[in-house]
Order: sequence, then structure tokens, then C-alpha cells
Amino acid sequence: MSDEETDVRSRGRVTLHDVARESGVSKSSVSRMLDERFPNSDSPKARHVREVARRLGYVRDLSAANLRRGSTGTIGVIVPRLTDTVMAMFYEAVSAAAAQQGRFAIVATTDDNPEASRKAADALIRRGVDGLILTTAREGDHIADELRDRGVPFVFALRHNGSSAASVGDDQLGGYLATRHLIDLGHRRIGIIAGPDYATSSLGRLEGYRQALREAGIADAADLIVPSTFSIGSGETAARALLALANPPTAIFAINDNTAIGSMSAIAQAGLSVPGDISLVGYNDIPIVSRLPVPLTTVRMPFDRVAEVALQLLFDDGGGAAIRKTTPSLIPRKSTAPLL
Amino acid sequence: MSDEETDVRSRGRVTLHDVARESGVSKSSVSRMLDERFPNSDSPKARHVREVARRLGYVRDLSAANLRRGSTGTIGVIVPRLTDTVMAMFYEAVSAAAAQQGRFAIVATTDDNPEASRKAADALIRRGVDGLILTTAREGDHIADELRDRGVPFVFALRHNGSSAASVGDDQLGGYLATRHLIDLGHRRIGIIAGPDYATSSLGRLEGYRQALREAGIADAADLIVPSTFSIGSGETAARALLALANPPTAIFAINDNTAIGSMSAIAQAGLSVPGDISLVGYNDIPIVSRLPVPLTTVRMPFDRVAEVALQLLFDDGGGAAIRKTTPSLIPRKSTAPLL
DNA sequence: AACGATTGCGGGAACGTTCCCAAAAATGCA
DNA sequence: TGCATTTTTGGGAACGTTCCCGCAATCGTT
Repeated sequence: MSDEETDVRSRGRVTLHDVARESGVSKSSVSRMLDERFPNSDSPKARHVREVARRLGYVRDLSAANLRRGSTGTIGVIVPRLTDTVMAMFYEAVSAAAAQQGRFAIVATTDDNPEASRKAADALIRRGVDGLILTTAREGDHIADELRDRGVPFVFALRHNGSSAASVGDDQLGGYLATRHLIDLGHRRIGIIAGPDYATSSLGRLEGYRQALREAGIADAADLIVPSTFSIGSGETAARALLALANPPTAIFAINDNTAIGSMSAIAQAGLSVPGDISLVGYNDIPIVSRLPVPLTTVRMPFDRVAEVALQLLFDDGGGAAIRKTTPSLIPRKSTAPLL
Repeated sequence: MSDEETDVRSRGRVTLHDVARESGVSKSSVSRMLDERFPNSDSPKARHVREVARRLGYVRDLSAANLRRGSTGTIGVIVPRLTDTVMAMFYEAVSAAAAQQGRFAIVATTDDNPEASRKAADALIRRGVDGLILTTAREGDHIADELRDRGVPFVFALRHNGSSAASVGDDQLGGYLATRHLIDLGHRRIGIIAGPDYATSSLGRLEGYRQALREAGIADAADLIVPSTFSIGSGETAARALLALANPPTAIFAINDNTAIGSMSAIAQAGLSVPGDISLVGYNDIPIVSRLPVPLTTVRMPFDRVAEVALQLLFDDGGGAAIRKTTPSLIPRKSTAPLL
């Protein structure tokens, strides 16, 4: 009876102590032999201890270990929202890369609100993350300084703030590739649905667009540059504005796949077709765009790589404010065609 | 010099002890007065202690608290993938609902692989979650028994396994609403892109479809029922199969928005139009479908509610294997039209 | 065989918190 | 005011781990 009670009370937890007693060594030694951070020895004794641990079903209590170690093996990721497939892809990539290092990724969302961003960082830090990956950088943002002051390791990803360590895609190159592709198809009047100007990613892509035009000797027209907020709805609005021009473009480079999808909607509503009347290029290659009625030509970001580099900057490298760029590639599909 | 060293070593951490010393009470009292779980008193002393804590910048060390309390205030969510917007929406809902209770949600993905599902559960349990929300139920799955044996509180969501506690949408009602809508528009030959038969959600929707047909006195034809795997691609394949029938349907009910999107693609490729030639209904109302060139008629699942109920079953209620159903609603848009 | 150098082991003190319990203070009631 | 009852307080023992350090055992060299 008393035994049963004890069993229930202790919730069946097997501790280091139990393993030590059962295998006849001290708990210090057991701790050492079970420590995953060192290449654990193959001595017969160590082997035996591990066997006992397995048999007893021992699992280390992470709270206790974290307390003693002073770190949690957890990294925090802050994204605007997970319903944005781009962010979901990136988070999954981080999660996988972290797992490879024996770490665990947790996520918090901010809905693109700088205040919420602060709160999210707080919540993650309170949970004891060893480092933070932020995808919500804005130019002139001061969250970086705060984090530095608090001594929390962090790195920006996908976007940067111009002065802190960051792992991003080469947005200028991506923008260049997209625009160059349209130019190569014979288009000369090319509209761009730019992003919000607080995101370096959209600024970079815009710069790539300009570079390609310049290189081809095409004068850039201010009316062909329309801003958006990355959302489908804003893409639709922006595309509508482009189509309403006196001299509308024959091709559109949308800053991301969402705005490209919005554009398709606007184009269809205008009674025009893709790519017959308008060629369209997106950015990111989220899964859906390859299965649209007209599969979308887009620029692929290797998120796995971006995530890897972010972790590297966070832990291995550390020093400096390097901005590491990963190379994107153009994925030609059916939404772009030669200008007749 | 020595002071500086100490400062650096201690990483500026302010502990309960510091607050106690600074405010002249014992650490037990400080702990009590700062405990967020009780309605903390308003005595001047408590007020003072809280003020001191704030001034010193004290934040509780969660590892230590978790160790002592034996719980982490964390709940684990297992989903097939976050790039499925439905799952992202659900996770965000759970995360918000958990935050309201002062808990934190962490997530792990399984890619719909039962083996990975086990691993994910393991990883989350190792991290000390107080409970688990599983969206990956399969009929006859034995993960439920394992969890029960290990004494881990859990609940299924969105799908169930027929015998454990679960918070789901009323799929049969949803399927009925979708089909009934098409019948009301005059359609009598209605195809369904069913889901995989291991998911109770798709089975329920199929049953609702059958119910609506039966009620309207329409004999159901086996050739109008085509399975899928929930993915866009499989939806496209399934729709193509329906269109290839000798006597093709005039309307299609797709088991989810993804397969509906795939269907749109197949329909477009067949040179037909939505809703002119084929009416189409989806399920879940993910953000994108309202902004498609032809906005999709779909059935909305109130994920917030489903998440709330799941947490309730997990912690408040606990007892029994109740299956709580949340009511969905039809959102009519432009993809459905009367049969001519 | 003797000696220093390396390696392995175990005792025990942390890590920062919560919670039990006994004692003290405050409150209520006659 | 006096006594019983409630509320508040602080000391100290956990929680399960890691890590420092001293000691014993093993190894390699001359």
C-alpha cells in the first residue's frame, strides 16, 4: 500500500540516482557517462551503465539539467506569422537544423508589430533560450541594441537591420534574376510590385530589378514601381494599379509569391491572361505556386541553407556583424512567356 | 576588479535571494508574493516587494521553478507540417489560447509519418510538456495507449482515433452543409474528392456528403467518390479523374481547400471554368482561398474554438474520452453557382 | 622497479526555486 | 482585555542535475 503510494507520488520517475544504485557506480559517473556533449567512452563500465539506464527507462530531467548547466539547448525564432507559408518553411528549416545540433527550436509570432516583437523576445528569453533568430528586422529598429545590452545572442534572418549579424538570401541577385528573365523574354516595360520599405528583403529585390533594367539600358519609370505589404490583397491592389496605367506593363515582377497570387487575381478580373497578356514572376517558391492553374515562375530561396547559416552565426561564429547571403535561383514555369 | 569579475561571472542574474535581501523579507515570502498562480495580495509589504523586484529587474528562472514545481507550463502540439496552412492556423490558435492561460505552446512536425509521430511525442515529453495535443490521429493508432501508460495527459484535435478525448470540428455537419449548398443550387450529380481513410475528419465529411444526398433522394454513385491525400497535387489528380467520367459531375465538393485548389487547376486545364461549368466547394477557409481569381466557397472551421476546447479537455476536464465537436459554417463565395 | 603523468571515480556542493511546517503576528469575538 | 482562530512569515529541506576537486588507479618512461 505504502509502496503503491510512493510509486504514484513519484510518478514513476527514474532518476540518475536510481541508475547509479542499480549499476553500482556513483551518480557523478553516471552523469558523465550519459552526457551527450562529449564523445562518450566505450569502456565496459560505461557501456554497462548505459545499458542499465536504458533498461530502467531513464530520461534526464531537462529542467534540472538546464538549471545546473545554465543553458537550455533551446533557440527561439520570431516570425510575423506562421500562416505565411514562407515563414512556416523557414521555421521548419530552423527546427530541422537545430535538431541536427541537438537543440530544439521554439517559435513566437508578432503579427509584424514591433511592440509584439519585443514581447515575443521577452517571452522567449524568459523561457531561457540560448539564442534568438529574428525575421522581423526593420531598419533603425532598436531591439538589436536591447538584446545586445541584455547579453542575449541573436541573429537576424531573411531580413536585416543593416548593422547586426544576419543570414539572408541574396535579394538583389534574386531581383536581378527575375527581372533579367523577363528582359530576356523581350519585355521592356516591366512593372514591379515592391514590398514595404521597412524590409531590407524587398529593398534588395527592388535594387536587383533596377540593376537589371539599367544593364539592359531600359530607363526606369517611377509609375511602374508600386508598393505592397507582402499580402495577397495588397498584391491584388498593386497589380490593379499597374494595369490601370495609360501604358501598362507587359510583365510584372511581384516581390513575393503572395503578391503574385494577388496579381493573378487582378489580371484575371481585368479579363487578361497569364502569360498571354502579362508575364508574371514571384519570389520564394512556396509549395502552392507550382500547382496553380498557371504554374508560377518564381525565385527559390534555399531556406535550409539560410537556417543553417543563421545557427552558425549564432553559435559557432559569433564574432562580428557579418551579413551572410545565400544564393537564390530562378525557377521558370508557365507564367512567363516571350513578348510577341 | 573583483567586483567586475563577479558581475561578469554571474551574468547579471538577479535572483530571489537578491530581491529578498534588498527588500528585507525572506526569500520564501518573496517567492510567495511573486507567485503568479495565486491572486497575489495587495498588502503594502507585497507591493513593496514587487516594486523592488521590478526595480532590480528580477525575472524568475524557469528552469529552477520548473524543477521544483514539477511542471513546465508548456504544452506540446504535434502536427504533420506547418507549411500546411490549416495546421499553421491551428497551431497559432493553440498558442494564443495557451498564452491566455499563462502557458506556452511548442510544436513538432511529423510529415504524417506514424514513426515520426512517436519521435515527436518523445521529444516534447523530454522537454517536460504538461500535456500534448495531437492532430495526427489515425484509426487504430496505438500512440494513445502508449501515452496513457506513460501517464502523459493528451488530447486529439481536428481528427480523433475513436476512443480518446478529442476536440474536433463537426465534420459530418460541415460535409452536409457543403453538399446541401450544392444541392440547393440545383446540382444533382455531385462529385466528392474524399480524403485519406485514416483521417476521421475526411470520413466525417464524406458521411455528411452521403447524408445530404440521401436526404435529397439522390442515389450515390461510387464513381463520384475519389480519394486523395489532402495535398494540392492529389486534388488535381482526383479532379481530373472526375472530369474524365463518361457522365462527369456538375459540382465538386473537395475535402479541403488544398484539394479544391488542385481541382481548380485540373478544371482550368480541361478548358472548363468555375463556376460556369463546375461548381466547387472547399473546406477550412485558409486565407488564400478568398483571394483566388475565383474566390472559393468553403466551410469555415473556428480553429480558435477548437483550440480552446482542446486545452479545456486537457486540463480542466480531464475525465473521460469525450469527443467535443465545434460547429463549422458555410462561407458562400464565387466558386458555386446555380445549375443552368 | 620507481616515478611522474594521465585518466577514472566518487563525494558533495552548487544551480534558483517552491513548499512544508512551525512560529509569530494579526484578527475576531465575547 | 483575553483567548481562540486565522493569516503571514521565515527557516530549511527538497527538486535532479552538473561540475569542482581530491584521491586512487592506471599508464608510459627511464
